[in-house]
Amino acid sequence: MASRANLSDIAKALGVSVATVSNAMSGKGRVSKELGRAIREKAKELGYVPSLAGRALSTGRSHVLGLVLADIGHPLFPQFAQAIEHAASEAGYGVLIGDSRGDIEAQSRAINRLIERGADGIVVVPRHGTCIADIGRPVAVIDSPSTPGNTVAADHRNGGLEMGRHLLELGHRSVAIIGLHSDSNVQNDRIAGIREAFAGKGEARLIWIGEMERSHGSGCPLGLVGLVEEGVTAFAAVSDLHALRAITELQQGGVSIPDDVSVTGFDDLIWAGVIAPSLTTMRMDMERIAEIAIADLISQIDQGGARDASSDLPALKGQSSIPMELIIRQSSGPVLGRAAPGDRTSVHRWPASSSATDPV
Amino acid sequence: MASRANLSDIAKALGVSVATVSNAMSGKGRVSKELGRAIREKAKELGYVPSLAGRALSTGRSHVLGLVLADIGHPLFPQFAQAIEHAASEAGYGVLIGDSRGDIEAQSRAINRLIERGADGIVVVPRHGTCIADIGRPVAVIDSPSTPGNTVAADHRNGGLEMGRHLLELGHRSVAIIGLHSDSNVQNDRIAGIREAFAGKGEARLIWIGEMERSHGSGCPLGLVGLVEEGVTAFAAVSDLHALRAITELQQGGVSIPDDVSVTGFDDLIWAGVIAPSLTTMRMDMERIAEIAIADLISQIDQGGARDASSDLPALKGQSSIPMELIIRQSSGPVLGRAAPGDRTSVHRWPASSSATDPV
DNA sequence: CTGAAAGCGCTTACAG
DNA sequence: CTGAAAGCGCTTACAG
Repeated sequence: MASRANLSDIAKALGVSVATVSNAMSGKGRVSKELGRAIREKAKELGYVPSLAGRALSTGRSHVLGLVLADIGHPLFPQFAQAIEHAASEAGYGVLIGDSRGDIEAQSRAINRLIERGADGIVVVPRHGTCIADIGRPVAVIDSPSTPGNTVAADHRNGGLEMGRHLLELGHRSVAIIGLHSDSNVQNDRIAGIREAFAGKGEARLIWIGEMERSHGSGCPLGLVGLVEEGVTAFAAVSDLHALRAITELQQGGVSIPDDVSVTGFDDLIWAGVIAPSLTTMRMDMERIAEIAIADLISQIDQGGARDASSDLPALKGQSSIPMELIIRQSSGPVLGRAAPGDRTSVHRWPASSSATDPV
Repeated sequence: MASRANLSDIAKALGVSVATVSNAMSGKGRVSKELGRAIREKAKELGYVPSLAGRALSTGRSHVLGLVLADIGHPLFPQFAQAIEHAASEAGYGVLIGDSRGDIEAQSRAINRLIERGADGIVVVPRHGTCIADIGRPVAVIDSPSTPGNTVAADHRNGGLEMGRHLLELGHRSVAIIGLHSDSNVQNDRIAGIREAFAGKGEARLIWIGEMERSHGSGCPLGLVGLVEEGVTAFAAVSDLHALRAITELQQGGVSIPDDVSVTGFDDLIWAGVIAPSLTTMRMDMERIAEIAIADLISQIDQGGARDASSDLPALKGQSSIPMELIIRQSSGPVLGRAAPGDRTSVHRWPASSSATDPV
């Protein structure tokens, strides 16, 4: 088998010009129906696969997008990657990954590497506490609606609000919110939402894990059992990772969930449905977020270059804040376990199984 | 600012030919020292960034690799992605991601898409129960040393052996191994290793979660507490995901870890160091695996095309099976808690903190 | 509706 | 050591 067929092979085989073949394949220039059909047939017959390199060189578009996360080791990366890959792929784009391993300045280097590699645009999920400078190339930022320059994001604040309301409805009046970094817009929005829900209706205190670890060492106990003794009946973590830490610390300390206290998380990370009790959490609509990010990016690309303030996509107006979905599982129940047996919330609105998720 | 400078701009600015500029930049053709220096200087001055598209078109190499996992939603994906991205990037290659969402036949489609996108080669972590057909392009398979066609993998069997020995040393004589899919080579190797360790020294029974879920529904309790009553003192899961499920189910059932039983996992997934008690696990050397996979791939690419049986890389001979690292944390302790206080193993050989891993 | 021609930016023999 | 020329595969005005 010779090397891959190209336009010229098709043209020769049919005695037409490559321009016509190109037109027929792209459907751009006018080509007669019959010729078009014949060309496409011959193309298929020869197993023609267009050369992206050739196309890229002549059009100046690589049809490749970059995806940059501060740290692709983060458990949320799979969700982003999957959604972005899917949306990009639907739109005819490939996705190149970039990693900065959590390092702040490596973030810009990662972005630049992808640009040098010819990415037409970049989707970036910035590290907490950073924002993205103009890189002279289309960018879609996924961070938080409250972040300046944000393109699209989940409505974290409203997610927090709903989570807070969920806990209030269960009868909780004293919640401890568990956060990690106080410079994270996402976390702050979630926390603000939870607090807003509790305002005037109960007490909400806040624990920053990051600070505790700074003074007590990393991996230190969070002292949650003590809080329970002080009357806290619910723990609302801003990430399932911290919720998991809370659940296991409480269980280890002999606190029963959800009989004694409720625990909730955010993000519906992989283990949320797998642990016992399964974890009530709040999920981003990644598909939708990815779709919008990609659509925005492509629109910028098609307009040729960085988007200026005036060229916002009308279609995206007011849509940059995507509702989150509350997923109620077993870890949150009526306060103090006074509910009748069988009354405990255990709605599985999301498959609670590990069997679908273990490919290797 | 005009569009990016190219070789021709540099050539013009210096009154030399583009061929010479190209030679100087690539260091290939002979170019006088002074001219070379002048050219590189001018290139820097003009902010020259080579066009990958142009290079790709003329050399037929895109310098892009594809990374295909059956399901990039899997919690192991971040480790793979990070390591592969790093190794590839060091070697001057970009990484395009492909996803088949766990679907078997979508796996080949994902591979083909990446090839059509021009990937010079593909790293694939195949879904359990599948193998990779010849795709007429360099491939590096990361699965299990026992998989035919495997390029590089962790030594899962020996990992299992060491894990089994670890439990034996702690005094355990009755272990329940927790697996998911019986058609996974990786899992079978790990299980075989654990069993080998226990052979003649204790009892090892085997639980397949997949089968339990098929008959009792997904997310069903695994009945681990019952096993404890039957005398099982250790649970060795073949993945941290299942270990987590075991830990929480046991804790919820009032079984104390590691006082009553030990639990161990595999893969050192993100939560292993975060939960309480932190999880003893067995980690793959992803950096090394990625390095070898990438080196093999590039060597195949440089030899131009699919690797035939005779052209094995001498450097890689016998290195395709990479040792795993046992990470002892709190979840595994001396059997029956008979140890003196303070005698409990709680060596943190791996940072047990969530604070480094929450970028958003 | 169809085709000849130029050009995208680079590399690579081949001359000089 | 240096350069003129052809070519990688495609697209895009522009003629016909």
